[in-house]
Amino acid sequence: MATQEERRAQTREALLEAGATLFAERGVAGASVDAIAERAGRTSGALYDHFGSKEGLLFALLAGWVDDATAVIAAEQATAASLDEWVAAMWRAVSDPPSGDARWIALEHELWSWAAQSERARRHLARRYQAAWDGIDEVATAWADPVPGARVGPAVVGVLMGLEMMRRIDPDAVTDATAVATLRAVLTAAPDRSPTR
Amino acid sequence: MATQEERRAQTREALLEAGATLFAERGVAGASVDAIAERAGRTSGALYDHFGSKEGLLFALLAGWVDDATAVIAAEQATAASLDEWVAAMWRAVSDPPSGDARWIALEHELWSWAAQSERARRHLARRYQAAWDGIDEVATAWADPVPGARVGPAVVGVLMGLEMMRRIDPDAVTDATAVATLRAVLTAAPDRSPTR
DNA sequence: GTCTATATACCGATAGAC
DNA sequence: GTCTATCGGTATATAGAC
Repeated sequence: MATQEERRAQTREALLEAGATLFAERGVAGASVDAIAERAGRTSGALYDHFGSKEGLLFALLAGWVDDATAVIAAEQATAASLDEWVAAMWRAVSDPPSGDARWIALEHELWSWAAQSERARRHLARRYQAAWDGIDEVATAWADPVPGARVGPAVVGVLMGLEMMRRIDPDAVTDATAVATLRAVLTAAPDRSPTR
Repeated sequence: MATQEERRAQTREALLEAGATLFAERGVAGASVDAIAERAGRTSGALYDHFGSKEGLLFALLAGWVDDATAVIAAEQATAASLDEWVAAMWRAVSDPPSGDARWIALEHELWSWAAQSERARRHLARRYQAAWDGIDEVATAWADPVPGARVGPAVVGVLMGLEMMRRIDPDAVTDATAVATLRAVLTAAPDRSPTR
């Protein structure tokens, strides 16, 4: 019987789920440990036992989401038939989140707020985004023809996030067409020459 | 004698200054009213008298910064001699803040975190950015030749913010040249046609 | 492993003296 | 206008029973 072990896994999952929801709804500072535990049908003691602290729960959540994001990028790469299709797929993945999980956007901004305050958080984010940057660079060399050694990954990710932010506060401000055109422009523009196509 | 009035103005200024610093350093949630008041050489009562609440102080800070940002854009418009120069000036204004005030970036992200949670905050942000969008649209029609009716303001602001975020977590990820090229591409790209120049 | 109970601290905000 | 004093509430985290 692995009943004990199963129970532990269920508790961990319930706490992660509750944490994701409440962090997104109220922010990391606004979501109390008690509230998270209660929503998971447990008490705060369980949370401290599994994650050590509220911050520990946050880190555990983020670790899961890195893998998700990189998986999405890899999947798009396999199915897209053209540059525009690939770009549109990435934009869709950001503008209305894919796996039915709209919470990560809120959590992402929590992280960025924190990054403005702490060097440790910045390093955490850099490590986190590195995989996405690299993945995009790799696909980009297949679709566009960038200058050798030029990195477009960071610019693409930055543009995706920035456009999503503008769209969130005003849905009409950034149309899908504008987003795709902008991303295409970024991928075909290079620092040292004019746009090619 | 306006001594009474002067004293009040000094207190208000000191509270704004302390609030800007502490909000940026610790976040809005992490900066206590007492800490802000103490840093300003006053007590919490003074803060409540001037701004009503912690949120009131935050709004007062933001109102000041809107004016600053729009003033910067207007100033660039007057002095820039080419599209590239204008774009470079905007990027400089964001990537290393102009008026010696590096704190507004942190505050901006606090706002965005909040916007992920609250409809009220989103409306606040939309109103806040409207002026910047319009200002950029106006200058853009002079330098580039956009499709009639197409708005580039939101995309430009979004790209500025997104690139700044990537640069902050990795200074080598987005070079100045990349940023300028990206912004130029955004301004010359349009949803319904290929880049012109 | 998970619970209740609790230690300890700090929060935002107010009342009322001055 | 600004102070001290304080209210009422909630926070994170721990101790110890089960």
